[in-house]
Amino acid sequence: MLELAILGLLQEAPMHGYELRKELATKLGTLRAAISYGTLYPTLKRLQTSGLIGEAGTADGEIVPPLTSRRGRVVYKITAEGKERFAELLAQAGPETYDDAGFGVHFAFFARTDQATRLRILEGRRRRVEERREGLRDVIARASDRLDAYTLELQRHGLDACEREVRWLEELITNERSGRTPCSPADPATGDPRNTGSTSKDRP
Amino acid sequence: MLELAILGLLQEAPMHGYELRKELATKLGTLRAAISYGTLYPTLKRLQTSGLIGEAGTADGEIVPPLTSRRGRVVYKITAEGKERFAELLAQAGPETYDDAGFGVHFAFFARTDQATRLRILEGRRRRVEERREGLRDVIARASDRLDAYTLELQRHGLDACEREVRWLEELITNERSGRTPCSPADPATGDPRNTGSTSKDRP
DNA sequence: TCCTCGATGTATCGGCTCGATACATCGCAA
DNA sequence: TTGCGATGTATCGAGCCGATACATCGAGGA
Repeated sequence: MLELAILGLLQEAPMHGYELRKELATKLGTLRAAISYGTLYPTLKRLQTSGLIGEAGTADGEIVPPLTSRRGRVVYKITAEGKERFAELLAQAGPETYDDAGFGVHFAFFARTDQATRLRILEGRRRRVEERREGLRDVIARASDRLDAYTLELQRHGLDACEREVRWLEELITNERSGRTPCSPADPATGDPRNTGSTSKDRP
Repeated sequence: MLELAILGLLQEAPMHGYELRKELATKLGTLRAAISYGTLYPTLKRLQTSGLIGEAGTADGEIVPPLTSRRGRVVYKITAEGKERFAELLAQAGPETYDDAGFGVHFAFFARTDQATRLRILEGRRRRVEERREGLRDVIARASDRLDAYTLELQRHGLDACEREVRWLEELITNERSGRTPCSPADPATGDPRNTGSTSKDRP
């Protein structure tokens, strides 16, 4: 999942590790407080080894062995294979696409995919959250006399969050279906969000 | 975190692995879809090795070496040290106490701790969520022209969830302070939740 | 009687991720 | 010049997950 996020950011601009970490925080906001270095650097190394990213300044796909740790920071850029892999990951339909982390990352890069894929992912996520919701309803209905009040309150709060997310997803799906998509479906970032048909209330 | 959850459940009754998994699901509901076996069994082994749990039928604290894998299931029970450790973990105030998973588990076992601890944990969690909320507000206010509409929508949805959780926590804190605590603060489960002063709306 | 099948149940493996930690460099101010 | 905080790369141990293997048990049918 982190692979996808890194490839997505490097698709927008070359970056070094530290920068990547900060951009990741503003792009994914809610999903993870801040990405850990113990995750970031091994992932970068993995991506470089498999040829999906390279150091800025080298030809596409080339791997530069000892130059890596010259002095100071190392700037990475995405390679051609990296772009392919990114598109592939972004459009995939596995179960991990629909859990909290997976969906969040996919959603954050929705501007880089097409409407059909967006719809598929939104609907998959909705199904997932609905399942969770049903599970919680079952527990509340069937085990409420066996659980103490705090546990029950936790379930209710979870149920509330599920119901709210389903409503949010449904608004997004409706917008998507009616063509009110906020971004160009093409590859390059348009930088012109315009009206999004936002579903959140404005804050005072 | 899982340690705490397992000790908590075994405090209520002896159980074997599979059962533990199911009870965990109904107790933690929202927090984790279902606990993985790759997590559960190593954790059980770890707990047994450190003497916090033992196999049912053995004296408190004794460790039985080869009996483990006789045939069929292995029933575990908590030991005296395990109970101590549980109380310790439940009342602890580290940073991991306030993240999503940590807070959830602590909250699920609120009925087994005292009011002062509950209040401390609720307030710590509130602070944590408020920080996240401020971070999101910053991003939305300062980087909104740099982010595409989908990313922005993700931030708004996250912000909304934060604000809602803060309100929920504040209701719980108010209830707690005014002594409207739904459960007996004592050790044994009272099994009499009564009116909880619940903050969630009733469902139809 | 025997045989299969699904539910129950224990266990391990590889891989991702985290938190803590170490260390090196740079710019700036006392 | 010395020191110090921000920047930046990197590693380590351990927790947790998904997939997988395998063993047992009860029920139902040929």
